Amino acid sequence: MSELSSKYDPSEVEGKWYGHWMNKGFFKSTPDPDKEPFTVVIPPPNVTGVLHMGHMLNNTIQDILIRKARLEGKNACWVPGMDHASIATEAKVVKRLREKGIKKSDLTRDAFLAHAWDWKEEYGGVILEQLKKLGASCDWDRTRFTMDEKYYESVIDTFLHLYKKDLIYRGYRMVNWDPEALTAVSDEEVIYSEEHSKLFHIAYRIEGSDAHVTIATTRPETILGDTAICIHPEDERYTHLHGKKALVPLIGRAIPIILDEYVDREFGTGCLKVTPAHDVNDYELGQKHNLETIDILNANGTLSQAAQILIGEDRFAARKKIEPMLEEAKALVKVEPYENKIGRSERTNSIIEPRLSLQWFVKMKPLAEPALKAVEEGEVKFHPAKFNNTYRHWMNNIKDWCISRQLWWGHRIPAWYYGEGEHDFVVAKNAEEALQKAQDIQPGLTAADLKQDEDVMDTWFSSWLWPISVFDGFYKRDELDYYYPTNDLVTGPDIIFFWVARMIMAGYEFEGKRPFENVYFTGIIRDKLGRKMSKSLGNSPDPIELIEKYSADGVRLGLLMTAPAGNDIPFDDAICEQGRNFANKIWNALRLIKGWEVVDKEQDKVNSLAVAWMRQRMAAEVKSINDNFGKYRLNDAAMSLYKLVWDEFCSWYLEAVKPVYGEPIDRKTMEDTMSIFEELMIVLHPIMPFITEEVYQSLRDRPDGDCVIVSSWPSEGAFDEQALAAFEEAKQVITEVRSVRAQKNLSPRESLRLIQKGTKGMYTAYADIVAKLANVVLSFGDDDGGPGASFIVGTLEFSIPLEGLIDATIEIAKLKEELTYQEGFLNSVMKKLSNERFVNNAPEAVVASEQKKRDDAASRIASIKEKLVSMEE
RNA sequence: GGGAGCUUAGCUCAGCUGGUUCAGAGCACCUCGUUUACACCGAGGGGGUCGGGGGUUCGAACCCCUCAGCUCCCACCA
Repeated sequence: MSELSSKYDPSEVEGKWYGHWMNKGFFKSTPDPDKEPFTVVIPPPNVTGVLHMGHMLNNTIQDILIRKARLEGKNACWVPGMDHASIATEAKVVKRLREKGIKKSDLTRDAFLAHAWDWKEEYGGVILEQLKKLGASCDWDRTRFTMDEKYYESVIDTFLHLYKKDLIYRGYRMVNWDPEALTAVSDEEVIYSEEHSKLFHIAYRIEGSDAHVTIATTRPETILGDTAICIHPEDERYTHLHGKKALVPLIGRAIPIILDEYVDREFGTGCLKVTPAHDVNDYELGQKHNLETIDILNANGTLSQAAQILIGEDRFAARKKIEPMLEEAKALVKVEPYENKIGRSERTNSIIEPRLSLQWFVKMKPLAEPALKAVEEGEVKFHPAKFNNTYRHWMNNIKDWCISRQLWWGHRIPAWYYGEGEHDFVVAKNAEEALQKAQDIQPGLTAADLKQDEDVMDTWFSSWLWPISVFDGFYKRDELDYYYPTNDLVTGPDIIFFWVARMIMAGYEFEGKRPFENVYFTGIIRDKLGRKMSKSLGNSPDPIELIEKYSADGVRLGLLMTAPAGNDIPFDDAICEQGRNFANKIWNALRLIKGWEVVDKEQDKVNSLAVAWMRQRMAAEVKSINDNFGKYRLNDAAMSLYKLVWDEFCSWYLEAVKPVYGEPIDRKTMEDTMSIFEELMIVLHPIMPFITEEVYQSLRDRPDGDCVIVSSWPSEGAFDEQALAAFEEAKQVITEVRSVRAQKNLSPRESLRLIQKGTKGMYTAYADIVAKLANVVLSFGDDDGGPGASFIVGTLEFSIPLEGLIDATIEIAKLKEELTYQEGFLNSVMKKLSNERFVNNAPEAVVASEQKKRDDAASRIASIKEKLVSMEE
């Protein structure tokens, strides 16, 4: 028969069709005023990135949305690209240079950047190639990079815009300092976790007396930077200390004892050391009480000259060393174990140091207002909606955004300094403009007098422009006016603040419009044990290997079926296996059909009934799929498609129309079956693009360019619920007969008599199909045909005469069991109905349904009893 | 310290504003089956007192209270 293998082999198929789609330009989009746009911008992966399961999931979802839109005749545009990922990339380049024996500090800025670009050209963008393997139908000609020339310019212009509006300022603030990357990072880039540490109780002698005051600290090395001791003004234990001074142990510096209600009398000793240079709260106390600020740390976390002792030691080494020193000085009262939150850098994992420095900030309050409103009023919709709360809370408590980073790889701050003063700078688009502006302030300045700020901007300060700048929106309108606002954004909830919230702010600030309408938050992929996937645990499968093993279609389906929006996904190879098995099932349905010999003959009753039913069934399914897509319940859509193909199409429809072995099929049924199969491939295509194309192409010869990827999504047609219900009843009858066969060990080949008592049921419209699939001869009448098996479907009673094959005592026992159950059921219904309050209060329909239950149960009981009587005779 | 969410079959989850056949699905499991699309299969089947307790109601997995457990987010307590 067929030359097709019994196993589906995706390895060649997937590459073949991806190449074909590319050649045909099916992924390309250009503005077309006659077509509705459907736009998705990819969350740009880091240029250093390698595909992981999270990418796999979220890009699969984007691809599904894009492919469905394309099938619906929309102008689908999925813009891919990459993020320059300032810190991550710079760290990679520095490491690579170090391996070659080159130190960053030995390089000029330009020389370093040259190396960085080399690195980007050589290693960057691996991930985009990997995305092709999973079938991503991005318009690759649009691939953007956040440091492309035009993009770069848009970042600078954005800075100028906000600066002009007084929304960007430069200030001396306490920031989160990463002593390894040697840069400030934003609040969002600090990850806090509970860690074991020690609480040191240290005694400070009171100046001019032998009395002591004891404080508690987790960071004893910072006592060298203390500039006060703070106590609660009403703390009676310490009234005698008011106005006194304390001496810092080891270095003997005298510091004032100040009073502030900030101190928690319950905590520790009720005395607080104040180190304004190294703690955010202490800094504020220092400001309030005009305290001196002594910065005892260098940028790299070692102790500075200002510390007086342990100079040059790393902060952690210093902490270890100062403990015995304090002990020796009899200043160490006690040390106790302690749990506290430690902040670490998201990128380098080094412990963050609060550090005072001059940085650039964006004022967020004015930007947050319209962005918050947009989500509150549903102009931007989150799926699932529970993230609205998280978003609202963050927006209401938003703080200014530190955007300067002490790095070289990124968009350089467009500020030029012409003097030493804190305010001696101009902000301008380029050096020439800067010179002009500077000359307006100080005539006579030359280009040589100007020095550009060394810092670059936070990576997110460029990515927040992504939906606008990928279309060069600040410089030409044609594309942006067509594609913006984009439709859907698919991303993880972990970057809701970093990226999603800021894009919404940027959208309203720079375009006056939302950047996207819907945000689909995926879950986090975990391993079987519920642990996050991580390199160190080695529990993260390589998506490319999974694709090779289970096919891209298989992995896509598997991931999708277990992934309701926002829920974490416990990943197990088994879900990919399920996807692979499904692909194989489809493949074998194709093999079956391809093996049929077609002849010109009348379509029989069974086939015409089956075709009519399947068409109805699909119409119902299309509606349900559209509903589920509309609600972003893609897992439900995937599951119902899975059942539609496997159960309805393969197990019921194909079994119904399948000719007896060796017999041909009529032309009409063949044609109907192929068109049904085609439509199935269309609706399944967004989820499983490759096999659906392969099957679509294999079903018949097609003109060049007739591909499922660019076919049309079926329109929602009317369908007859009654007919569908009737078929469900028919299925039940068939299943009951099969069950009887299984219990009695009767071969499916042996034809049986099936007798139904009384009036015909809904299923009888499909009686011919019942006869074929259950292999029975169906008749009606009160004569049950003698001893045999019996069953009930709904209110219909059936019997299968099995003279000689049946053990009457077993049948009687079964009937008795059924009788007991039915009587119990009737009893509970009667109880309800005899409850006056129920009858009076419940809606009529509910009461009526209970009455029907009662009547049905009563009639079932009557007939069981009747049967028992006749059997026991 | 705040806030949000979760707890339904072995696993992962549905279950829309409380009420159509005594709680559903997929996977896993069990039995039978080498029938000529597919053992990456077919047919059949078992399995849950809806986290515990209390309340509202004619009626609760669904509403209220309470307890327990888990997850996540936010926050400057040494």
